[in-house]
Amino acid sequence: MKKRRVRFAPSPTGPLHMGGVRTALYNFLYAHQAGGDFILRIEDTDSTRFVPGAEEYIIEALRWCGIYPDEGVDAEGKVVETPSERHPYAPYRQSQRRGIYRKYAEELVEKGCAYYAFDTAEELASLRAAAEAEKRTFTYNQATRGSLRNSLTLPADEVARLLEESTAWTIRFKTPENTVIKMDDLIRGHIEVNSDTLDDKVLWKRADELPTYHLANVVDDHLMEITDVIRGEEWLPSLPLHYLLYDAFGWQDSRPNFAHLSLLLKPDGKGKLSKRDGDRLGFPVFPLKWVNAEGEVSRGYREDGYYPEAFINLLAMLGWNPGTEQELFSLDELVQAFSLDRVVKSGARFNPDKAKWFNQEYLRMRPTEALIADFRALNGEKVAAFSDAYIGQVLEMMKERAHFANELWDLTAFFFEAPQTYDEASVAKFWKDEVKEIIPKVREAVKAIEPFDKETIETALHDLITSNEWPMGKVMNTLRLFLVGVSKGPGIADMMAIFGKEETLRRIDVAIAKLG
RNA sequence: GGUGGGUUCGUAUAACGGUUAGUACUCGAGAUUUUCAUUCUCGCAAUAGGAGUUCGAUUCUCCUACCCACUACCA
Repeated sequence: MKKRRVRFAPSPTGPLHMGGVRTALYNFLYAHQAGGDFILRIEDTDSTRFVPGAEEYIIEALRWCGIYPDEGVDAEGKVVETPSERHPYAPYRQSQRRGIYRKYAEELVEKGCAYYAFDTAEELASLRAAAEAEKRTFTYNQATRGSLRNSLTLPADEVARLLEESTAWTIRFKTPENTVIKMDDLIRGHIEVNSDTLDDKVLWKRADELPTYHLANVVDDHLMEITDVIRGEEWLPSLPLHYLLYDAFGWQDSRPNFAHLSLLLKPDGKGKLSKRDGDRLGFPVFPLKWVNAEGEVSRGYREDGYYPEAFINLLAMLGWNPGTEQELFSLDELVQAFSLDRVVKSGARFNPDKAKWFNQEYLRMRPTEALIADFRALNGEKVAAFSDAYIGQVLEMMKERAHFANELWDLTAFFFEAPQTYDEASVAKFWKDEVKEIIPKVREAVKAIEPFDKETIETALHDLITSNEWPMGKVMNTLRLFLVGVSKGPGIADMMAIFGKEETLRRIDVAIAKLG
């Protein structure tokens, strides 16, 4: 059986949106499940929409996610420009392939499947405006092409002259009339469309010597021997054209399978997920931070503290399910479990709460050594003086309280810095005369505890308080207040054991001195 | 407007003609705890509407409504 070759073909017109990452992920999973190749191709045929840095962003984002192309990008994340053993179909950037498309467009003209069109952009714009004024839509198609300026209507010598003199012409597809196009989609099943509802799309533009998406896409998929095309739902309306193009070239036997993914929808209201929703609702819509030409900053999942494993996991579950109740999958497990027939047809509304939950799960599963490294990277100097063993104990105890590693400092600061102030409400509640007399006695008892470990401290404290019939809640909470500065945190004995006897006594003394 | 796609708890989804319509997130209640968190238990909550096919429709067909995409010399 032929090796599966699946491609992701983004356009570098801006940062890759999380929906785009999901498309890339599904392509990657589908390719690898069958032992096939995942190919990255850059579709930069629109010279007017080029955005500096966008291509690098796409490559870096995919690498962060662990989605490495088997073909199309080398180990350094650069687009390959010349063919090699590993990159036989190079180059993979369409702007570098511009030389190959014209002959395919002209082949179609020769076959009578396409024609030269000389209408200027302004002429077409005014035609559209005029139609709109009458509440109609102007369409360049079988009904109108006969009255427009093209090689179908103009005399041959005029066509030859214009081809020579003008640089404004295009090659348009000559959509066949009244033909039912029967298509199959791996996700949506059988679809039929009548060709009369289509328009004569531009295939190639003389002005910049570049093909449009449709031609470049079909030609490159054919040349690169792509077996499966998995792309966003926005392409479904042009699937008939693509089928027609494969037919016109005589490539129907090697036409790839198509699968159209539903869109990611905004968490509330109507419509697809957009950058604005992220700003408005406080979550990233891009994998990585992005700063546009105007200096506008868009936050990224990476910079927000998501683990890439969590990010791809949550993306995978947005529109796909394994058919079991398992929710947590590594990339490798996803490769094993993925299947296009379990991809959901309807649009998936993004849920920021669930996204956080995924990261929390990965934080909990994170090996302590890795978590220590995360913590040190985030907090540098503040924790440099502490040992891995100490930080490890602290994080083991506190990590269940966090969704993100960057929340850990606020949760654990008191393990690294003694409290400077004491929560006023708690002081008022617990620091009563009765307790003021007891605490010094507790301090003396603490001083005598040996060994100073959690169990010993726990029983010693408990026995001391109950045998003296002191109020358990007030005494313990006062102790906590002295150690932490606020009325929350882990068990008293747990903390004391980690602090050590010396630091514990010191904090009690400082608090007594400060509060009087 | 036209063409195509879609529609199960608030959200993501399961149930590929027969279930008390399941699970997760969120939310609520309770238990545990010296506090907070965790954990555990319980709970709230859905088949868009209408016809039809069938002994039986979440599931198949049609209609309506609503949502989405496309309708560029953009991808």
